[in-house]
This record gives sequence, C-alpha cells and structure tokens, in this order.
Amino acid sequence: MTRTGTAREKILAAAIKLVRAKGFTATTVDDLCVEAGVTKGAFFHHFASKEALGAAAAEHWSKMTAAFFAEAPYHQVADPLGRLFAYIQFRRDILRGELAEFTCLAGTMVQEVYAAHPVIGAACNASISDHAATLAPDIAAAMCERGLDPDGSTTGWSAESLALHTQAVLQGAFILAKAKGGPTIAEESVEHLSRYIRLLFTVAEPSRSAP
Amino acid sequence: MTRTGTAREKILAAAIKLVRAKGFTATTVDDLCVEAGVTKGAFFHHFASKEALGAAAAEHWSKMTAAFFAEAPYHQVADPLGRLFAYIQFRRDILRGELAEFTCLAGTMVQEVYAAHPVIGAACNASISDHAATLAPDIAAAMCERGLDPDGSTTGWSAESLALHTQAVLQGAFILAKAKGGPTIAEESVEHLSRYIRLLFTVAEPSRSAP
DNA sequence: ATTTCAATACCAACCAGTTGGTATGTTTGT
DNA sequence: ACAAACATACCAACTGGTTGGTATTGAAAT
Repeated sequence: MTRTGTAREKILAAAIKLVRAKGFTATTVDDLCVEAGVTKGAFFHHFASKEALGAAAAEHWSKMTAAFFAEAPYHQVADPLGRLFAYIQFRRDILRGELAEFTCLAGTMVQEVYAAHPVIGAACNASISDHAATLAPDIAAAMCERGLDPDGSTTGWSAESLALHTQAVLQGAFILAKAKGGPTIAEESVEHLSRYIRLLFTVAEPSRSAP
Repeated sequence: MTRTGTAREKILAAAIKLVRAKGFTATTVDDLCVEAGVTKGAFFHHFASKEALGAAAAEHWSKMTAAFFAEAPYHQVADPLGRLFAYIQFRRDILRGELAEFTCLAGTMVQEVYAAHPVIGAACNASISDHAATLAPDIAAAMCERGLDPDGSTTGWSAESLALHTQAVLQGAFILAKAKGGPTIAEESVEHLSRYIRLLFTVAEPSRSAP
C-alpha cells in the first residue's frame, strides 16, 4: 500500500484537533481539508461521507489513546489498587495546558451526534467503554484481595461499574473545565474520585488505616 | 406588554427541545422556527442572532431548572445531609424516559460552543454553577455539624468543591447515558456519588454507622 | 528491462441545497 | 397615531458531496 495513508492520517489528525475545539457539526469538511492540507477530492476518496470520517476519527482516537495509556508509567505499579490510584493521578496530571488538548474526543462528539449519527455514537461508546475495560481487571483484583465479589454481590457495586464511574467523573470534569474556562475544578473532581476509591477500599479492610 | 412573549417563549422552548436532541450547531434557525410555529422574521425580532438565542436559552434553562428544583420534594427533609442525599436520589429518579428529556441543556451546549461562542458558554457556566451553589449551604451545614471546616482546611475538600463534583458526576453520567444509549450506567454512577458522600460523612462521624 | 495494465491516490472545478441573516412589509394593542 | 409584534420574500455565503480527470504505484506480460 505504498505511502498511502498520508492524506488519510492527516485528515484524521485534523479531525481530532478541530472536533475537540469546535465540535463535530461546526467542523466543516473544508475546515478539515485546509487543516490537513489536502483537497476535498482527497477527503471523499478516503471517507465516504463526513459521518464516516467522524466514525473513523473516533476509532483512530480509540487506538491512539489505547497506545498512549498502555505506555503510561502507572502500569509499573505492582499492586492493582495502587495502579488504579496511579492511573487516576496520571489522568489528573494530564489536566494541563489548553482545554482542547486534554479533552476527550469521544465524549465531546457523542453528545452532539448520538441521535443524528448512531454510527459515530457507537464508535465513541466503544472508545470510552474499551478504555474503562482496561481498568476493570485491576479493580476486580483489588476487590478480590479484600474478599469482595467483583460482580457486586457483597458491595452493591461491580468492578465494571466503578470503572465506568471513573470515566463519568472524568467526562464530567471536562465539561466543568470547559464551562469554567480552566482545569482547576476538573482537578478537584478527580481528587474527589480518588478519595472515593480510597474510602471504598479503606472501609472494606479496616485493619489497614489510610496512610 | 399584551400577550407578548408568546413567540419568544415558544422559540425558547423549541431551542431547549431541539438543542438537547441535536446540539446547538446542528439545530438551524429554520428548525427552531418550524418547531416553535413562528416565522424567521419573528425569530430575528426577538433574538439578534442565533448566538443570542443560545445564550437566552441557557438563561431560560437556568430559571426553569431553578424553579423545578426549588419545588422538588427533597427540600422537605429537615437534616442538611439528609436533604443532600434526597437531592441525589431525586436526580437519580429523574433518569428515566428519553435521553433528551433528562439531559442537561447547559452541559450539552457548553461542550460545543465554549470556544466559538463564549457568550453562550458563560450562560451555561452560570446555569451549572448556580445550581451547584444551591447545594453548597447544605453541604457546609453538614460539615459544620461534624466539626469539619466547610472551606476544606480540615478535610482537603470544600463544600463548594463537593457541590461542583456532584454536578460533574451528573454531567459525566449524561455522557455515558448517551454513549450507551440508556440511563442504566448513569444511575449506577449517581449511586457511586451517593456512596461517596455517605462514606465521606460516615468516616467523619464514626459514632453513627451507616443506616 | 521494458511495456502494459489496472488500481489506487489525489486534484480543481463545480453543483444543488441549506445556512444565518436582512429588507420590507402588515397586523395588533394602546 | 405610534410602536411593538409578527410575516413574506429574499440573498450572499457556505454546506456536503460529485464530477471528470491526472499522477503514481506495483505487478504481470513481454
């Protein structure tokens, strides 16, 4: 496939940049072509429609973030629960710089398109759910270590639901950051999340008090 | 001013309905006029621009929700902390029916327009922040009852930050609901929030264990 | 090694429909 | 009479998408 993918990837990169800043609908095909430095012909050669580009961008985003988090330092923590806290701390550390840089493409897009473009919505859901799924095993392991059922029969909450809650807090934090014009409140919200999980596992094992 | 406001309010109602379902950018002025049953002339008589309509819609939303929550039954609970839990339970009970019915206009809009339309963004921020501000006094009172400083000097978190975190969880829950196509996960996330606050205040007053 | 061939990648110009917005009315209440 | 509330008709700019075409490729045929 030669050097193919050049234009395609430039368009995808442009989509991630522009959609995060302006939203999907407000980002026009021409905007994307200018940002990517390609012509409209090239755009519609690689993507059947703007909707298809949206779905492809969500998938690309999913792969990019998966690789980004797979290489993140929090994986070096041996203890599952410690790794979870390191993950949250890592997410908090990212909340710096411009809003459009730490914000989630999938969360931004799905709000706009969930009704009008179910295809894009599904891709966004996959991105968020797949990322949450990378946290569930550590949560489940931490629960098991403390004699809790990961399916929630002893606690009322499952490892999966806590993993998704983690993402809900982050997505909500992004909204507040956009509303307030800065990441400060987002950081505080992530700190609340960290405190919640600490309490959750501190109560579960009262023999070891909080450090 | 006679029966004035008829068209204006019909347009605002249309905006709240359509923007929640389709987003701000994807909702056209013509869409709004058709939904409201008015002509374009009437639209631009009442609103200087689509942007002005967006800001007015956010303000209208803020007033509507303020009135809605002011009359909600959770205010009948005497205890401040109990009232907070009743509020969260109330928010959870609302998560029924169609997505566009329980979703927050301000949170939906601010994601799209925070960069391109700061005027609308500011109105959305006011809506969210003002609503959070109605919770802070109860949280502060509950903290004081337990000897905690509402500014966070004893706990590391302030009443205001917890109030905003509450909204972050709700906003994030809405995103997950849209992504997953149903409110189930949103409910679970709100339950996590409730559990967090219970733990927060249970630990603070260990003499009274959870009910 | 060169030619052939089909596929892929890409481009400039164009199109029909839609966009937010306006100019110019007409109606209605006081 | 007068102003506010609304309606009709219209527009320039832009929208996503298409057209017909060229440039570049890799593999097969010669």
